[in-house]
Amino acid sequence: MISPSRKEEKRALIIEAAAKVFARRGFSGTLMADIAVEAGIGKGTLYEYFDSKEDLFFAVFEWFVQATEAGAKVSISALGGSASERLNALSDSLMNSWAHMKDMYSLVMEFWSASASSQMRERFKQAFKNGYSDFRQIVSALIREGIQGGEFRPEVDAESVAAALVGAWDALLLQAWFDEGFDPQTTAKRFMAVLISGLVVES
Amino acid sequence: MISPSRKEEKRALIIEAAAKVFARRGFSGTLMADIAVEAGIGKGTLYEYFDSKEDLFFAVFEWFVQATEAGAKVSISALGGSASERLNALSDSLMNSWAHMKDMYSLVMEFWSASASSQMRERFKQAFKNGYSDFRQIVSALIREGIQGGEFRPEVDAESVAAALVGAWDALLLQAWFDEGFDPQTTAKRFMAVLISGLVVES
Amino acid sequence: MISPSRKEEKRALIIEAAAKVFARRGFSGTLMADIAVEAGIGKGTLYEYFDSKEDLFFAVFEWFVQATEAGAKVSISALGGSASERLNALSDSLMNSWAHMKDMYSLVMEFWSASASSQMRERFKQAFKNGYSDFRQIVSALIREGIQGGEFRPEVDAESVAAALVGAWDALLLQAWFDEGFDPQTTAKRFMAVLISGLVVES
Amino acid sequence: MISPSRKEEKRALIIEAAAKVFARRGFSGTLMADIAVEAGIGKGTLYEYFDSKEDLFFAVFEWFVQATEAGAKVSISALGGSASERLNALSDSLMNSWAHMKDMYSLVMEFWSASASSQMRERFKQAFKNGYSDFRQIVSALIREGIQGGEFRPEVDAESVAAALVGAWDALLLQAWFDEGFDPQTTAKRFMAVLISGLVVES
DNA sequence: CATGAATGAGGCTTCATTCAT
DNA sequence: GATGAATGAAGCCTCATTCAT
Repeated sequence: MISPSRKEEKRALIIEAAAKVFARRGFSGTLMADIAVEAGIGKGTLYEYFDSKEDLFFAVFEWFVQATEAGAKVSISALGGSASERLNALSDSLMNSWAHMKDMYSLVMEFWSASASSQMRERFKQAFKNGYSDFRQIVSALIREGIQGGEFRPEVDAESVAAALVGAWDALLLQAWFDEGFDPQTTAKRFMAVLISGLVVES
Repeated sequence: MISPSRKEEKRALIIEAAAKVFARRGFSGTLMADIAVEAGIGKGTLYEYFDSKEDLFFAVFEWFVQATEAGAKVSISALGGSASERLNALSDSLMNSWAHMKDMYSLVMEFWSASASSQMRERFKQAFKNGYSDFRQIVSALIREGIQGGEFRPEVDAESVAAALVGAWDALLLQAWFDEGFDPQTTAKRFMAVLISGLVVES
Repeated sequence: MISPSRKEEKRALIIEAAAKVFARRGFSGTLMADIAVEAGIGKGTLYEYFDSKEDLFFAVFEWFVQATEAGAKVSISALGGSASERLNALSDSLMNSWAHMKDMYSLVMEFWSASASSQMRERFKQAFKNGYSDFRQIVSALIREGIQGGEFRPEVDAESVAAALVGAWDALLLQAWFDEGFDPQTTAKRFMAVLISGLVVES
Repeated sequence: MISPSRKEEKRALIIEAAAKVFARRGFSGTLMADIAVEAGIGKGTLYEYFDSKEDLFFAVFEWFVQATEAGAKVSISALGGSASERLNALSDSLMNSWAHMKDMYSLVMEFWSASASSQMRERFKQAFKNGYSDFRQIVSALIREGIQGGEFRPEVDAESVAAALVGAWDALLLQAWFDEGFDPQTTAKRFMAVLISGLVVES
């Protein structure tokens, strides 16, 4: 019997191959045969690891979420300094990951689309809800710390700012996706300057 | 020959029927037959008005963009007062349209998805780029007016704030889509309070 | 819209084409494509008339049962004379139909097989049960008439004789199917002579 | 090297496992994997003992025929008394074996079906022909003995009666297969009474 | 000898599109 | 102009068989 770890490796191999193809062609445009070729294995082998195309797609989704979350957690745990500095650092970290994510960003849109209409709808919707919610928690916690530390104004609604901020980051990447000439890093930096000056107590 | 106006009417009828079905089932999940049924016409008739499923989908997209833009322009033209008041009013207007858009929001995701991977990719991508760009122009113009009027701080980068703000609005609606319990109106209001206090010159 | 009767005709056309192919190759060995070719239509057209291969197979079964029953009923209604004569006539009629049925007899075995194991199992099993039961009724009624008319011995159990007789006829055809040299007509005649002499009251 | 007898044992083990699965699911519905599981061995191992699925199926057929014949021969050799008594005893013995055969009877139908259409067609057809022929020989010999002993009427055609009788027995089991409520033992007994009174010389 | 992971030919079914009515 | 019956290319998935371990 194949060792569990080798099985896991191959599963990961397939997921990454599938991610590439799904990113290139979308869910509907992707053929299982293409994925098999990309992964360098036989078509039937895919079905040893995943029950169906949708299953594989969802596995790619989970892998993607995990990878993204891992990246975000690394940047957050590495943060130090004042709340403002930490917010800025998080923003920079996210926007800088754009270069690496670019090729994969169309995947996100496929996931959104899947959450809107496919049979898989609920699975995806729930996952997105949780993902956004988790991320909002992290950011609102940061903001609340700033308030409690006397750095941010007490009347600020941390939840609302966090929700909008998380959304703004997401949508800046979306705009960069549509528009080659759009620079999310600089845009984010300049936006953060304004937002933070709205957060901090007036000197 | 059918009169051109009757032809236009029927075209519009089909587009609205198609929009409903695409919103419900997504692009791939939608059958031309379903659209014909929803429109109350024969399947073959669709091809009298549109060359292909993709064509029809793009027509739905154009219709949707037009309708949305029309709505936005109405709200903007109706704005009066200070730059802060006008920004807040625009935000409210957008968030309030959520109730009406809810059923159709999944269409937006289908459009995103189409922009990412279908053959139609470039058509959509360009349209989204233009849409975001147009909207950013409008908002940044508002902000610039605020700066020129001495209401907003001169060091504010209007373009960057506009881009992030447009994105934040979009993404708040997205979060509302994923999460029934999420209230984009209130969230936007509270966020705008912070952002605007970051924009205005310190008293 | 196509007229209902033309639709019915085409359905019948497909069923007869399918019957030929199923008889030649069995259920598993038959490709939908083969049936389409045999029927002189496109593969997709089959699915306008039948939901699935199994559905079509069951339709062939129903058609076959109906045709067989119709044949049997004709012979029975045409019967006259004493109970013995009528039983003999029925036997002859059934065995004579062998020549026409030969090509189709393998269908019967496919039906048996389907009743034994496929997903369609219960549908077929029930139909066979009913078919045998109906036929036993007819034959046992004939025998009972013979008893009541004083032609057959009163202690005869009409039901049991009918069941065995129906089975014997069936199995004679089966043996003819396996063995080219086996002559079911003559065999049946000579067997009937013995059986009837066992039925009639001793002179 | 494994000892020949151990090899034979394992072969038998596989055949019995396969028989169970084939009986449950039919030939097409049976997966080689299912058989391997039922036999408690690896899928690949099946191919150490049989060249193909069809091969294994035919091996099951041969095993089944052998087992059935063995049973029949035992009952026949144990017969004593008058020809009538021996016929009745044979009938009883066959019908009584029903309880044990029930689970396996669907196998017979799979064999019939295979004889009608598979690639294996001729192998099966020949085997069935021989099987029926052998059994007819045995029964017709019994009947001829009855005639020669003066117990049965001389004008009886032993061959024809044997063919029909063998068929009737077979078909009674078939009817019992389709119809849970059908009792082949009693039915056969009552039928035999009539048939034998048609065979015996009038007192 | 035994295994089961890997394979890919093959088949059912779907559905956008066409075209005769 | 409108229709919907007919089509067949295309794709997901199955599963008997192989072969490296």
